[in-house]
Amino acid sequence: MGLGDPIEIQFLIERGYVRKKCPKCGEYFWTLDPDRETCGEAPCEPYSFIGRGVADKGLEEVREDFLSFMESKDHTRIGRYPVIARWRDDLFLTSASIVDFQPFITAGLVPPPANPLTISQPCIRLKDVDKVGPTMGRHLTIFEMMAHHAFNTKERFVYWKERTVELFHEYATEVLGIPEEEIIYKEGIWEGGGNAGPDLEPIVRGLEIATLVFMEYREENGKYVPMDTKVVDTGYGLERITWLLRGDPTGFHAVYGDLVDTFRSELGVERVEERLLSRYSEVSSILRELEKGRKVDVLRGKIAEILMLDSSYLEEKISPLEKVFALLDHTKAIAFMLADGLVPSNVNEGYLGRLLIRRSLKLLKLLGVEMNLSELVAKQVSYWSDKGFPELKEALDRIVEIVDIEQARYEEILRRGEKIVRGIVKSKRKLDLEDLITLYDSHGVPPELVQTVAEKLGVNVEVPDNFYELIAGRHESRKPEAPRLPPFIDELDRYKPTKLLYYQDPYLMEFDATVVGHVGGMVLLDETAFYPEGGGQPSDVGVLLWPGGRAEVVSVEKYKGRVLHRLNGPLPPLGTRVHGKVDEGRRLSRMRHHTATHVILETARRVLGPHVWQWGAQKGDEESRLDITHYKSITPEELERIELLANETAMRNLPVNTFWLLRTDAERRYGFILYQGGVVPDPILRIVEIQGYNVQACGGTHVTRTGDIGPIKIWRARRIQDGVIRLEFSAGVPAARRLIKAHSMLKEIAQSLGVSEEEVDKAFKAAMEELKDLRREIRRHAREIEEAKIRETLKEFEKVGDYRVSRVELASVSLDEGVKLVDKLVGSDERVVILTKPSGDRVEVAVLVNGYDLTAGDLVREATRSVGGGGGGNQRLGRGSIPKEKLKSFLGVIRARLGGS
RNA sequence: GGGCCCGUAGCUCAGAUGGUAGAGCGCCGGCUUUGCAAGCCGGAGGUCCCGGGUUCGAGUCCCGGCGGGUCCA
Repeated sequence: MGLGDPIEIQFLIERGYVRKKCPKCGEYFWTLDPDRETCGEAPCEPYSFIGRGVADKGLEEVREDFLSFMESKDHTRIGRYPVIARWRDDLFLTSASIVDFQPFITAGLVPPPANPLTISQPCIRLKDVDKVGPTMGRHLTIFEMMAHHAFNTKERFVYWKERTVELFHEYATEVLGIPEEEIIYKEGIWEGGGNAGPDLEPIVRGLEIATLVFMEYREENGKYVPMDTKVVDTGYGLERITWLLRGDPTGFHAVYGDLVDTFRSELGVERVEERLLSRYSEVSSILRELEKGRKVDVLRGKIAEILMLDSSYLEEKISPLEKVFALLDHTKAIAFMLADGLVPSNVNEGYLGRLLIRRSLKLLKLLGVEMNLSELVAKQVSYWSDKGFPELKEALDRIVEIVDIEQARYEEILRRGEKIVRGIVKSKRKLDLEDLITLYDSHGVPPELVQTVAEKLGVNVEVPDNFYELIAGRHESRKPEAPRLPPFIDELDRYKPTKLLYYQDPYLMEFDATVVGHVGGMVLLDETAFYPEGGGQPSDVGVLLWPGGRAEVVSVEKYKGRVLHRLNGPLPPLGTRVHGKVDEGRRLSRMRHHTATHVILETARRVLGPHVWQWGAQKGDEESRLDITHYKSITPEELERIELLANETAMRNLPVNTFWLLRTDAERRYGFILYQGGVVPDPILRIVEIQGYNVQACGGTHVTRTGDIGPIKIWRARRIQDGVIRLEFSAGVPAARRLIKAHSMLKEIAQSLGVSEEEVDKAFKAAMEELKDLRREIRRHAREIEEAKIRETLKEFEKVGDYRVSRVELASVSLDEGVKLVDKLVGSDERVVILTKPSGDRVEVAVLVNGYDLTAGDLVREATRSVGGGGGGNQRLGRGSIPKEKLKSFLGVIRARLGGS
C-alpha cells in the first residue's frame, strides 16, 4: 500500500463506515451517516459543540481519564519530557510526543522506555503564533499532546492500524461518551522529520480531536522507502477534547478556567457577553481565510456581516479580548520554557523564548497596560503547579527574575532606540537604509521599532522586504563547511576497530602495538593509548619507537572507531611492533582540565541554578574554557563561591567512574542532563560519573579521582554572548604555577607600598588618591606663579609695524595652560602675544592674536617652516615647535612678517 | 569564531575638517522665597579606558590590549 491509497480499516467497515469525498475540501473521509456530504471539519462545517457541553470536566480530569484508559489497555504510562528538546540536535522545542522518541527509538536502534506506552506531552509550536487568539482557541503555541505509541520491530509486533483505531474508537465512545455516528475519520498523509505515513484524523462536531499516524516510511534521497520499524504515532489534543466536552465559548475558557477572567480584569479589558462570544467562535471556525493568514481586520468585517453586527462594534469588543487570549497562551508557554531551563538569548531556543516574551510585552503595550509581565507568568505557574506540573513552582523565583530582566532589557532597547532615532532625525530629517542597518547591527534596534519611533516624529521610513538578507550579506558569512569525510573513509572498513587503551586505563602512557595499516599517510595500530581529538579535548602527541626507527606523533584522528596516527618522520612498516609513548605532561594536564570542566559545570549549576547548561568547552594544557548558559552576568561573589565549591569537590577526592550504557537506560537513570556537550549521536553512550556529584555522556579521558585534578583557579568570567558566559580557568600544575606567580607579584607590590598583602588594595587606592591630589596641587601652584608673571609681562609691549606685540616665556606650566592664562588675562586689549616654552632640545611656540585682523595659524606655519620646524592653527591661535637654537631667527621672522604687512 | 558600535566630569551625553576639553542633571557656596518646589549668580569636579605609532601637535587618525553593547555563524 502506498501513500495516498484509501485507508481501509476492517473494524470501521464492519461497523458500517463508508468512504466519501468532501465536496468542499476534496478530502476523503469515513462516516456512518449515509446522507453526510462534507467531511465535517471546520471550516467545511461550523463547530456544533459550543454551548452544548456534555461533561463538566477539567483538563486534569480529561488527561487522567485518557492515561488510565490506555493503562487499562496494557500501555505503560511514562512521564513528560522537557519542552526543550535537549536530546535532539535538529530541533529546539518538543513539538509532538513522537519527538521524545526520535531518532534512535523510531529507527529501531534503541529500545523504547516501554512498549506500548502512553504519555501526555506538553508541546510548543510557534508556527501559528499569529493565529493564537483570533481563532478563539483552535491554535495555541503550547498544548498537551496525549498519545499512545507502539513500536513494531522485526523482533516484536505490538499493534498496528486496526488496534489503533479500535483504541481510539473505544476511548471516544466509552470514555468521552461520543455517539459513534458523530465520529468521522478523515484520511490524510503525515510527513515530518524525515518520516511519513498515512493517517486518520477523527472529527467530532467540527473539531479534529486527534491524529492517528501510521509511520512506516522514511525519506531516502527524496523518495519514501518502507521502514523496518513501524511506529504508531497518535496525538490526542487534550485542550480540544476538553473544549469539546465542556462546550465553552472559546478554547481558552476550557483550558484556563478562572484565569481567563483574572487576566481579563488584570489587563483592564471589558467582559464580552457569552452569547456573542460563542456565536463569534462558531462563525470564525468556518472562515478559511484565517487559515491562510489573511489580515484579521478584514475577517472581522466578514464575521460582522454574518452576525449582522456593526464591524467597529465587534472590533472594539473582540480585539482586546484576543490579546488577553494570546497573553494567556504566551505566558503559559514562557512559564514552561523557563521552568525547563531555557535561557533567553538571540540564538537557538533562547531566541524562541525571547520572541514569546517580547510578543507578550508588545501585547501589553497595545493594551495600554503598564505592569510586570512576570506577574502574569507567576499566575500561570501557580495555576499549572496545581494541575499536574508541581515542578513549575520550584522554578518560580528564577522564572520571575528572567522575565523581569527581559522586560527591563526590552524597555532599555526601546529607550535607547528612540533616543538614537531622535538624534538622527534631528540632524538630517530623514532615515536611510544605512541608518537602519547601523541601528540594528550595532545597537540591536529592529527596523520595525525604528519605524514606529520615526512615525511619531513624523518621518517616513522604508524598510526593504529583504532587510535581514542585507544584514546577512553584510557579514559575508561563509557557511561552515559540513565536516567532510576524508577520502580514505571506505578504506577503513578493511580494518578492525582499534582497541582503545586510553579508555581501559587513562593513565597508561606507554604501550606496545602492531602496525596494521597505512591509511591516508597515517599509521593505524591494532591498539593505542593515544587519545584522538574529540569532545573539546585536543589529540595527544608523543612518539613511536621501533627497532631502527622513531617518529613523532603530531596528531591523532579517529574515524569509524579506527585511530590514525599522523607522524613526523618515517612510517613504520606494516607488521612492525612499535612502542608508543604519550606526552605524559600534556595528557595529564588535559585530563585534569577535562574532569575540572565537569566539576565546574556542576558547581555552577548548584550555585546559579539548574538552567545552567554547557554551551561549549575547550580544553588546553595551560588554560581551558567552559561556556555556560546564564541569563545575567556572574557577580564576583558568585564566581568565588563557584571556585571554592569546585576546589572543595576536588578535595573530596570523589571517584570518577566511566562506563557504557544504552541510551534509553542512561536517560532514564540520569535524565537529559547527560547531554551537556551536545547530543552524542550513538545508541550507546559512554558515561562519565563523578560519583555522587555529576553525570555526563562524554568520550574524553578523565582522572579517576577528583583529587588528581589539583587546584582549580577560574581566572575570569565574561559574557561572550547574550545568555552565555565563558569561564576561563586552569587546573593542576598550571593553576598552581600561576597562583604562585600572582602571589609573588602581590608580595612585591605590598613591599613597594610598605603594607601587608591584605592591605594592598586599600593602600594602592590611597596612593592613587594622593597622587591625584598632588598633581592638582602642583598644577594650581604653577598656574598661580605663572599667572602673576604673565599679568606683568602683558603690561608691556613692543610696537612692531601696526601691532602691539608681547612676549611670554613659560617655565612651569604647559603651553596649553599658558595659552589659556594669556587668553584670560589679555582681556580686550589689542595684542599679538608670542608664547614660548622650552621642551627638550626644541621650543614649543604659540602666537595668540587678539583684536587684529590677522591669521595666527598662517603666521605660525610660515615662521616655523622657515626655521626648520612645523606648526599651524586657526584664526586666533597658531602653535608649533622649532629647534632650540632657532628661537632668535623664529622671532625675527615673526617680527619681519608683522612689520612688513 | 567573525563583523560593527561605544568607552570624555559623580550620572546622561556633545565634542565637523587634528590646534585653548563642553552641556544638562547632580554637588558646594551666595542671592531671592515665610517654607517647599523652583529661579538667578558663582564655584569645585577630567590620566578624554590602557599601551604603542603617525604628527611640530592626538579626545580626534592608525595598530594592539582591556571593558561594555550588538549582529552574524
